[in-house]
Amino acid sequence: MPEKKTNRGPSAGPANRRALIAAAREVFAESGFSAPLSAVARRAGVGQGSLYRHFPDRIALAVAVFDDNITELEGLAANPDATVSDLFDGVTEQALGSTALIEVVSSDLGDPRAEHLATRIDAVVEAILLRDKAAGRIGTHVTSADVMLAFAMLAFLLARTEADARPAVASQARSIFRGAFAPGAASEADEDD
Amino acid sequence: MPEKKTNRGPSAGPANRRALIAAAREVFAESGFSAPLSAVARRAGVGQGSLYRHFPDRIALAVAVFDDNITELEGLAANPDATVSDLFDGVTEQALGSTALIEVVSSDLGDPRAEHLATRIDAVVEAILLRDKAAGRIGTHVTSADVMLAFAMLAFLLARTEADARPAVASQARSIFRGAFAPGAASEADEDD
Amino acid sequence: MPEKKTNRGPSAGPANRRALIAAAREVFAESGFSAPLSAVARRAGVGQGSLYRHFPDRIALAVAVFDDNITELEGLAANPDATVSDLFDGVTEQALGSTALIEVVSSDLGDPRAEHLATRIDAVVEAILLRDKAAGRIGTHVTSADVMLAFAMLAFLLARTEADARPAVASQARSIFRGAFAPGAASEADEDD
Amino acid sequence: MPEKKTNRGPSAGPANRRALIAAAREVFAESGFSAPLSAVARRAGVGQGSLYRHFPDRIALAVAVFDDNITELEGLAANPDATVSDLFDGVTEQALGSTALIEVVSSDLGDPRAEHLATRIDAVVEAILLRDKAAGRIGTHVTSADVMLAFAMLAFLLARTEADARPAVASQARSIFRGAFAPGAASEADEDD
DNA sequence: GATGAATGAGGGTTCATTCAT
DNA sequence: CATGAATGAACCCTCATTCAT
Repeated sequence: MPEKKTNRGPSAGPANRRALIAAAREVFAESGFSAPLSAVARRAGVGQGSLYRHFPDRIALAVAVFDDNITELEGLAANPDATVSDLFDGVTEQALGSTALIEVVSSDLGDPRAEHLATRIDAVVEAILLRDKAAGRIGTHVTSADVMLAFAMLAFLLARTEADARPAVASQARSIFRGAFAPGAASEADEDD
Repeated sequence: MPEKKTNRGPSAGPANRRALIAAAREVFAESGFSAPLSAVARRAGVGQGSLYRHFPDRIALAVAVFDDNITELEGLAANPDATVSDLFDGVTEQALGSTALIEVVSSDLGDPRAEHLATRIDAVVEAILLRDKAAGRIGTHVTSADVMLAFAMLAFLLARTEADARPAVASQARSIFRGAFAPGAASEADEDD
Repeated sequence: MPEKKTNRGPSAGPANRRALIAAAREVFAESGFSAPLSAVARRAGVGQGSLYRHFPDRIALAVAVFDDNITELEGLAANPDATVSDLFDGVTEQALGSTALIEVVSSDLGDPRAEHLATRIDAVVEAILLRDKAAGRIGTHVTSADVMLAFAMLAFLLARTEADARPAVASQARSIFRGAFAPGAASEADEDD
Repeated sequence: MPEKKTNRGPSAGPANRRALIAAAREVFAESGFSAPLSAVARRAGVGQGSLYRHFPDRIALAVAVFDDNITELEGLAANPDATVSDLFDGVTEQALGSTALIEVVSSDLGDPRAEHLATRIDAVVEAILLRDKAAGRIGTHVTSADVMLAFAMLAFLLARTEADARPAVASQARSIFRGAFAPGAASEADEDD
């Protein structure tokens, strides 16, 4: 028997890996970040053991999903015409599809693996933000940390919003942030608690 | 021994009830909204059966915790000098102490019991917002829905933030919202996707 | 205050006792013999503690219910015209109303308290059976143990039958036993395992 | 060590399945149909999770046990010399070993899975009954429903009888039914209540 | 004597994780 | 290297039973 069904040999690795990431993106989006991992394996058409081989825990899986998303955003940064507003578009889109991402990068998981990803996003934001400030599209008082925090809030918000309501909620939230980051906006005379 | 531990008799009711709410506030804050209810019972020094008697499910418990918080905010609204900024203070403080609140009022739980609470917050926000607009402290473009959404984002954010980092994160987030809601802020000519 | 609501004084005893027996009869009939005892207390309008004072456990309660039923059957035996068929009627009626009775008298609970009741039924059956045999209404091969066993089977059967189907099932079962106990019926040439 | 205890791997399936059925038969017989399922798992030497994997609920387990029994009875029907009396032997034997069977087929569980089994028994009874009537071993007034009802009563009776007393009780009950089903027996001119 | 809140053990179920095949 | 059955801990919930009032 030159070909077994249950064992694709050494090269199945990458294919399974990718299937798992795709499945995780979908399952997390549908059932939340704490969905059973067995559901991910099932959706990927893969045994649970394989899932664990590739991703020893839930965080590892989420990091992999997130990695994909950041690569997308980095593509955006490479485009000299991209703006912070485009970044919001990208993040919103991603969050609409897979709202669990930020749960990983967010500090509360505190997983060291997430920090690396945070650095990469930061680089993207920093680059685009500089251009936007120079072009007068964004107030000079805005820091990249502000933008990151806005991203996080947007993502958390969408994660806790029913799928139906997400587009409207996303739109409203972005409108608020646009006001906050606009060139003329306040924050000049700010001191806070 | 003037005090036994095992059975306080029928009149312990209110005391246990309050102990459970307090314990829930703490446990939810520490371990998130999906913390084991048994942990709440343990912290309250009460059997699991008693917890169940008082609060037949997790939502009922959360609603009770939340009810307390709203009553506090309503107290704020009664003060004629209170501003939206004070509301943010109140929400921030509460969120710092019991970050699970908004998870209940937020639509994604969709429990009818939460709607009642949402209405009460809305009334508080509406009342204070009107005064702030009249006094020129808040831009006329801001709706109570905007403020509510900001509250939700703030709460979700803090819910996912390590306890140590919360004060700093809260301060930064509030600064963003202050910019967004300031009288001169943009958003006038805005409509979004 | 000559009259409190929560404490009827020393004479409430018998009244509560009777209320509990009546409630138990109903609850057992509706929800089966393993219904929560708290449901019995609730239906009787009595605290759980009172239930336990009067009937320290489930068996004690069931025995009390059964006692009532036997008293009824004893009334039958006192009537010189009563036949075994009337007994079947009585048992069927009782079983239709409170199918849990036999579960107590039946050996599998093995409670000594049940034996006393069994003796009383036995006396009733014995008396009527003698008369029926003399009158040629029942075959001479039939023993009171046979009749008792038939009662038990009838009761167990009805206990496991949906309420809707009980009358039809009872009728069919009784028809079988009538055949078995008829004067000409076999069993003469019997030898069994 | 050629044999470890903790994990037999994917091929253990059928073995565990059979162990669970056997354990269920024993546990149900000893402790009744509502015995803890954990006891079944323990007796089978299997984790609770495995029990659940094979039999998602109590009914599924009971159906599996029952299925075995019916297959045995069907074997009987295949033998051209088999009589209703042999069927009683078979049922008695099975009930002595696993008294919970009929609780499943009995209408009060009303589970669709049980209906299928009821149909199979009915076929067995019908086939043998026809032969017995033709041979004059059973009265023509007896229907297969009567026989089924007798089976049910026998099984319920044994289910509620202490193990020690079962053989004697079974013998007595069968003697009663033999009388009822004998060729000359009454019931011809009968209709009831 | 009566009350009913409190207790806490235990049942069913789910799921992350392991490991023989 | 892939599989998926097996595991067992942990959750929620339900009651029988106790006991301060």
